[in-house]
Amino acid sequence: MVKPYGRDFFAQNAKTVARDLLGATLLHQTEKGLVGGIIVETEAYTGIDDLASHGRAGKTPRNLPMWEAPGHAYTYLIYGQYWLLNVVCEPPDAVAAVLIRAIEPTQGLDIIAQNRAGKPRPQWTNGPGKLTLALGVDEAHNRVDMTTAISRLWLQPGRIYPDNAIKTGPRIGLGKHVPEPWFSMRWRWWVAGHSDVSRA
DNA sequence: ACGGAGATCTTCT
DNA sequence: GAAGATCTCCGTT
Repeated sequence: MVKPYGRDFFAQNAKTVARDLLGATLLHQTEKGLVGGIIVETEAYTGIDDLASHGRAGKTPRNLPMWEAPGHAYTYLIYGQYWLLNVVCEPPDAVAAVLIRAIEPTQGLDIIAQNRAGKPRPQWTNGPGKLTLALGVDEAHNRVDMTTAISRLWLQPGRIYPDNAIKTGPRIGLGKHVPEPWFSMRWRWWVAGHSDVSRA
């Protein structure tokens, strides 16, 4: 059943969206079939004041999707080889987004296994670059509206995780030169003890 | 299980 | 010209 989150859900504060996306279902209608899973790890990047965010220095050709309406996707290539998937949050021009870092595969397991050929199941989607490989998400999805299934890539309610099942910590992979307090802000959320999170 | 290095190339300074 | 919101492989423990 298709019931995407609407614009108002993503218009909330990025930290709220990051928390509430834990348990949400990420789905992609591919040519081979429907693939997706439950989100178990996210990170918030919050506005032009966040010196760890791509939006920090204003508009550039790459980060332009961050100025789209909430609910749009922002995908970009990192280290020359991996696509990462973000969702734009907060009211227009807030320049905030949530990075989807890990999911628990639930739909189209055969297709996912094919996309992750040779890898053991625990390593199918336990990282931001791995899950895009598993689901076939890439530059084609940059700037698409994730509030409608017409885009073939969308988010919808799935499971509910109570607060006592959630943990927070500093974001991963930030360069050492990212200044405080942003380097240490606990803007990463994950499901405690879940085997598909990238790091405990 | 853990740690280090290479891959690979776009983006912004 | 350097760094990057990462992953995989290969070494050692």
